Formats: sequence, structure tokens, C-alpha cells
Amino acid sequence: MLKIYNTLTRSKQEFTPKQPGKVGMYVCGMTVYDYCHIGHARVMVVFDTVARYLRHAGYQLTYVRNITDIDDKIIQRANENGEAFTALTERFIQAMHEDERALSVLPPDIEPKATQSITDIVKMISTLIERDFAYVGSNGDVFYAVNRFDGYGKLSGKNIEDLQAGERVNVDTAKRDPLDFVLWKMAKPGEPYWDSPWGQGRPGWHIECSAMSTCCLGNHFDIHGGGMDLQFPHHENEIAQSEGATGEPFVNYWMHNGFVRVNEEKMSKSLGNFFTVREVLKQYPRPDVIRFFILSSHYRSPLNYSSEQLDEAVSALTRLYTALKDIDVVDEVIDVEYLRRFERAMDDDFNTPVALAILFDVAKELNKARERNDAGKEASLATVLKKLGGLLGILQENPGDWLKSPRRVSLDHVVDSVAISDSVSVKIIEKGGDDWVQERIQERLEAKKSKDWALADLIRDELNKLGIVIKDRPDGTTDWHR
RNA sequence: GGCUGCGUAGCAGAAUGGUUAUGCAGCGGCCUGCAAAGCCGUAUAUACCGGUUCGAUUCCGGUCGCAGCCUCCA
Repeated sequence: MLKIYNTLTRSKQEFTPKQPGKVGMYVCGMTVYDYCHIGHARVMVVFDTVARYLRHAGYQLTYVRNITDIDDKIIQRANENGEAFTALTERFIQAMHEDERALSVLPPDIEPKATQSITDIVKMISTLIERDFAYVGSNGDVFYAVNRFDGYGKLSGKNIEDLQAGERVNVDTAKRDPLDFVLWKMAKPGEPYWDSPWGQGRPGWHIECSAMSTCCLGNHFDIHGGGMDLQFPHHENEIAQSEGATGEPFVNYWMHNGFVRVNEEKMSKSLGNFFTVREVLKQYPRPDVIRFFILSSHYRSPLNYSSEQLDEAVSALTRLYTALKDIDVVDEVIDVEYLRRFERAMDDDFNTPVALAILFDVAKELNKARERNDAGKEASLATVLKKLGGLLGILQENPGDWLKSPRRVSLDHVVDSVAISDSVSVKIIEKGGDDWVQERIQERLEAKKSKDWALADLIRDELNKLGIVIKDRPDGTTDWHR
């Protein structure tokens, strides 16, 4: 039985979809004016993993993740660049999709864009005005009247009085109440705009998610996710808008992922302490590495970013891929025991650290089977391991290739480029090309044959220095990996 | 200031009212020409102070420390 921690109730609850067997999930996606950073990667990977698991659990899932392609920051950035805002957003949407692919993130089923949902947004605002939840302010902007909505604050655990007490000084006089937020913003000269009953303008940030989610999934759906920081005000406002407009409950389960931190501090645009996905991929080019790093802590916990952590992910994955090496997986999972343990972990609010620990248990038993030459057991355990890895979006590459691929790229002495994915190309270590390695290994085998251990060890040391590890097989051949 | 949440071994990171998490790093052994990988064994922990309990790291209260939201932010 799947349990999900629901921010709304601050507790783990058994998951019961509205309609048996079907799940609707909406996740707040990116505002596309810059490259995705590791914090964005966490959202993508976490909810991709949730989606994979829900499907594994037998649900027919509709996964919606929106794109915010119009807002103040986009307009500002486009102006700075002297380009059309659409050119800017198109470029970064493409970059985002490249990053996703490089992280083995499967595309959501629907990816609505704010600019393509203006009709629905306008319709929802009209309804809110009709139902007296919204009004036109003295400057022509349309605002949501927060005090009209009784449940305001139920998600973030805030109450209106506290919020009013903590108000900032610069009060927008166009609003009736400082807590009110904008639904439709009038365009200033030169700004992009869409026609509406209230004049030419653009949607506020919060309304687009209300409109897009209810349009794609219905007025009332199962899961809504996003980063912790969206709890307030974004998701609180979404509830106010959607429930105000439809009169129905909006979302049953709210899921929020924790932040990525750098030196115990939130990674964010405003602090400027962020690493973009493509930056990190240059050093750790394999999709599995960043995914493993992200999934190695629970999605609600903080995740500290450091190269040590990514190095550990590389080591851990090397162990798993080493276990999988040279085994043909069979079609069907026979070792159901591990699958059940894995499901028990994932059923407990998507406990990926425990799920990963189970992969290591499988690897250990697999290695034992290998030691006693039990090929049948090896194959069946390799099958479970790959299957479980697949549910987490890892371990799907050919183990031999993976182990030989540069997955922790030293930035020193590099020369040649090699394409890793459509967004990333990585430089290979000088003198470290595959052919060169093969030659050195051949030389070492000759030295070994003539029992010139000193030379053999010298060659091995040289290879080690370049990050290449060699392994003499019992049959006299030598294997290697990076 | 108001509201959340957190504090587990060298590091990362789970879990639990009484019994091995797991990975990396360490130590001893097997294997190996020596290694590597793998296997076997092994050490190190629950911020602090009280309370509840036969027993608390786990529940409750307090102290200290950290993070987040309250303003755009995943």
C-alpha cells in the first residue's frame, strides 16, 4: 500500500486515487529564462521517479508538468538580450529538454505552456470575478481577494493575521488588501500582451498553474508537486484560485521536495550559488551519476551538493555496474523477494535511499553467486537488479561500456572531445584513449609473460594515474575500466 | 518576530520503543606474481538536559545549533 506524505495534512497518508487505477499528477515546472540548475534537476528526477513508480504500481498515470514561458523575469531578460521573449523561451525550452534527456528523465505526458493557455486563464479569471473572488484594482490589474477565501493558509500552515502582521512596507495601493495577489497584469508600453476583458496584459504567475492543471486533469485531481518554496505563496494561491473558481476541492495530495544546498545554504538563483545541469554534466557526464546523487537522499530532505557526493555516486554505481558486467539478463524477474522489498521501500513515501540499499543487497548476492559459479542465479539476480534500477532510471546502460566511459572527468590535461549526449560533449583524458589503453595493456601482458614484474607494475601505475583501473582475469587476459 | 522542518558513526544517508541499514573511506583475512574487483570478518553513532517506560536514538518537555517559508525562487 503506497503512502505519500501530504503537505496538506503534514502526515503520511495511504494513497487512494480519485478514480481507481487512474492517477492525475501535476508538477510545477520551470520558468524558462535561463539554464536549469541542480535544484531544478532534483524536481525533474524526483517526480520522474514518482511517475515511474506509479506506473509500475499499475496506475494509469497522466503526468503534467507546465512551462512558464511568460513572466516579468522573462521579459526583463529578453530586453537585456535585445531579443524577442519568444526567442529566449524557445531556446531555454530546448535546453531544458536536452538536460532532461541527459538525466534520463522521461517526458511528462502533457507539457502545457502558459502562453498557449491564455483562453483558459482568462476564463478562470472571469469566473473568479463573477463569483466575487476577484476584482479590478485601481491600476487596471485584476487581483484575487484573499479574505474572500476561507481556507487561505491551509497548505502552508499560515493564517491571515500572521501574514498581515509580517507585511512588507511597500504596499501596492492598487489592491484592496496587501495580501491580494495579481491574476491579470496590464501591459506597459512595449511589453508583450494578450487581449482580455480587462485590457491588454498578461497572466499572473499563480493563475496559469490553476488554469493549466484543471484543464489537463479536471477540477479535482490526485497529486500536485513542486519545490518546497512553492508552498507559499504559489500553491496556497493556486488552491484559492481553483477552489474559488470551481467550488470543488482542488488537490488530494500535495508533495514538496526539499532543496539542494551548497554549503548548508539553499541553492538559488538569487543567491547565485547554483550549478547548472550542463555544467555538472561536463564533469559527471553519465545520467546515472546525477540521478543516483539525487535519489540517495529522501526527496523531502535537504540534499547537499558537493563534488565529494558526486564522486561517491560514481563509486557506488561502479559497484553496481561491476556486478552486472558480463551477465546476460533474462526476461522475467524470478527473485520476487527483492522486488517486494523494493516496493515496500518505495511504498513508504518513495524512500529511494532504502530502495537503493536493496540494489546493493542484490549486488552482493549476485557477486556471491558469481564466486560459486552459479550462472543461473547470477542471471536471475542481474535481471532483478536491472529491473529495479530501471524503476529508478539507472543501470540501463551496457555495463562494459559504462565502466569504460569517462564518468568522472578530470579537468586537467584534456584534449579530445567526445559527444555524450546532444547537449554535452566531454573531453577525454590525454593519452587515455581506448586504443592507447589497449596498447599499454598489451605491453604489460608481454612484460608479465617474461615475468618482468617491475615493468608490468610501472605500466599499471601509469594507467592508474590516468584514472584507469586494470584487472587481471584468471584466464590470463586483462580487463580495464575508468 | 510568526510559522515549518532538521540535528544518527570519518563522510553521505535510512530505520526503529528492546535485534546487521546501505554506500564510500578504515582495519584484519581469502584470492592475486603483486594488484584491482569480489568474498569473509571487524571498529566507530544517535547534539545537550530532563521526563514517560522494565527499556528511548525512537514518545513528551526544555536548551543549543542548522536550514527553509513569511519577497521572485524548484
